[in-house]
Amino acid sequence: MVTMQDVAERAGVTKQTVSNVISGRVQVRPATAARVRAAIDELGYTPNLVARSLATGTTMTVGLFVPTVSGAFYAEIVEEVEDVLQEHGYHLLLCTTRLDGERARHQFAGLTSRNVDGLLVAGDRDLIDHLPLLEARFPVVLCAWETGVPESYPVVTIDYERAGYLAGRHLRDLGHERVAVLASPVHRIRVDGLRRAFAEDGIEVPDSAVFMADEPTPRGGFAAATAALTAEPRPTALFTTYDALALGALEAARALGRSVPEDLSIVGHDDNPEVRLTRPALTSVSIPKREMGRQAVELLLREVTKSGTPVNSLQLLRPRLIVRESTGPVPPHAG
Amino acid sequence: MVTMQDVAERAGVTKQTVSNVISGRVQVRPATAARVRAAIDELGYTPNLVARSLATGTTMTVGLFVPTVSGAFYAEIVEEVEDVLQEHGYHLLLCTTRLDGERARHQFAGLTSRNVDGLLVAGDRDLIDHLPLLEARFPVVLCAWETGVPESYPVVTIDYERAGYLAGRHLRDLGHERVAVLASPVHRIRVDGLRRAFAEDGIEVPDSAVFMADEPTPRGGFAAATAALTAEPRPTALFTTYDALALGALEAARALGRSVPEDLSIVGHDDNPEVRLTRPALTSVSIPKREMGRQAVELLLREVTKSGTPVNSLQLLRPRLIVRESTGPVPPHAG
DNA sequence: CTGAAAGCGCTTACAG
DNA sequence: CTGAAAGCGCTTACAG
Repeated sequence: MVTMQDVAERAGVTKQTVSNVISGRVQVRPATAARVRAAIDELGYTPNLVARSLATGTTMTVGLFVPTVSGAFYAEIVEEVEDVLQEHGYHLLLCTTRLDGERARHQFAGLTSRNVDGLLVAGDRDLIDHLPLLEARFPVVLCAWETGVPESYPVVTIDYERAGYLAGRHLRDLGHERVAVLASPVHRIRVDGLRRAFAEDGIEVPDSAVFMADEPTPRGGFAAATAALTAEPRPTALFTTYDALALGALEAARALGRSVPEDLSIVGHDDNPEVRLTRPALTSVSIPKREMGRQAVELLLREVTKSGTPVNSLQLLRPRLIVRESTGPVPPHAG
Repeated sequence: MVTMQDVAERAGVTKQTVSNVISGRVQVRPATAARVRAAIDELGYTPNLVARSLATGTTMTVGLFVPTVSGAFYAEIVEEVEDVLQEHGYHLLLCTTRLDGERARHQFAGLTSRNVDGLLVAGDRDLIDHLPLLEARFPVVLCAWETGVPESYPVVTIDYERAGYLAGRHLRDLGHERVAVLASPVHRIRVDGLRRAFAEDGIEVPDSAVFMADEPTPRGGFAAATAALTAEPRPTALFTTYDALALGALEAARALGRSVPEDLSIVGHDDNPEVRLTRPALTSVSIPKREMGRQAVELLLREVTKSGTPVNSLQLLRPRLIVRESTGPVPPHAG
């Protein structure tokens, strides 16, 4: 392995001078610099970043916590984060927590020992309380938070209330009055948004119209939808707080002989790639995941480099409704 | 930040002794060790891994190259690799190449400067020639390789020829004689396997029965399937070299009024989670991705720690056919 | 079993 | 503009 010292000898200078031409922070006579650069090329020198890290106390490395990387949601965030990091010369230490607190603690300790320059935590609401984040020796930014947003850290997330509102507004505009919701308990905010849209027209969405899925899969959606569609009063529309449930709901509707969107409208949430393939194609609320990831790292990097003001902010990105084929006017006889 | 020196002073020893009790590689008198451990706890000392790395030349870090992390295939590999790494106390530096050679080169240089202990390259066949892997200062292991498997590195991959064979054997057992293939050019081996199964019964699958998809999506599959299903002789079965194409093929069959599996059998490849949701549910070749990832890192780690013999091996994991609803006996009139 | 010394490869003031 | 010195926090032989 060729070191800075080797380059220095070859160029007939000391290693401090080599360091200076590399960093560019100190003026070096052009002729000397050229000699140094030539030596670097000839020797194929590449700086040892761990030595540099020890000297500077900065590792050019940031950690990213995500619950998982399976599924379009977090996968896209990871890629976006990596892109931004790469643009700035940083590397990504990926930690998937799998919702396992012990594992996350262990990972957190590892990142600390490794002196990461910053940490981004995406959507691990269940874990955050277990992490000794307060003792972190580096900036922390949160993203993809929905409920229980901590106030001690900058957060970049989605306006989930508005997401639900958009779904509700759309259904109201189509004339629907009786809506049922298929939800996960953690998606309370999205349901609140839907309720607000209906409330604007004086229609209440009772708790009895909210059905919890017992597993976050199409199967869970099938069961919840079956319950919802056979309850009284019969809903003419369904909002699911994430797409997987909507997939199951489509099946349930088919099984019950209710055609979509003629007899029943369905709105999903997340707009995952697969929902474009369903029959009928699913109307869904799209959330700007990539933008969210990008903003979050950029904020983190700003803190890391201290070039920006370290304001503790909450940033909400706006979702957007993508209307496809699974929603239509309320059936006339259902008024 | 508390250092080893601080611990030493607190315990009334020198830092070398602290180092000894932490590493456990040198005997320390129990009483002394206890004092040191107490000091560590009281001070909340945690070793600085970058300093250790500089001293030892090892970073307890491995790099992983994947083309992308979107899609079940690589996502699962990433998670499995991270799991194994974590079990062994290593951290994961993730690099998604996005099939961009320039980007990959840059990433590779970064990993080198960062002194990773090893590198795992998953499925980036197009990039490998562009990487100065030969100059790598660390062990390299390849996984998920299909064609053009380099001989200079250990490889852990799937027996893709067998995957195609399993699909072919299944279709033959159902009596199909006229099969069409929807493929990507890089999946030649899978097609070879299918051909072998048909050849066993004296049936040739001509090149004219192989249709290339021009994009790796259901849309691409739709177009290719439409071409295949309207060509003469009419195929009674379709094999797609990856599931996304099969999704499009199902649509195409529907559009052409051919019911699956009564008029047409379809076999996919990869057995991605979403294919369980199609109607009819897709028969597909399942490949042990997680096991592949696990074996590959374990092999890499063995090389890194030099505890195993550094044999250059090619390891092939066996795929498995998952029969669902999209395949059935050849229609009687098509014999 | 414990301490004194040197070194890993770099950077950062500080003199000249 | 360039060189000599010290130091980042650890580990590794090597004496005692």
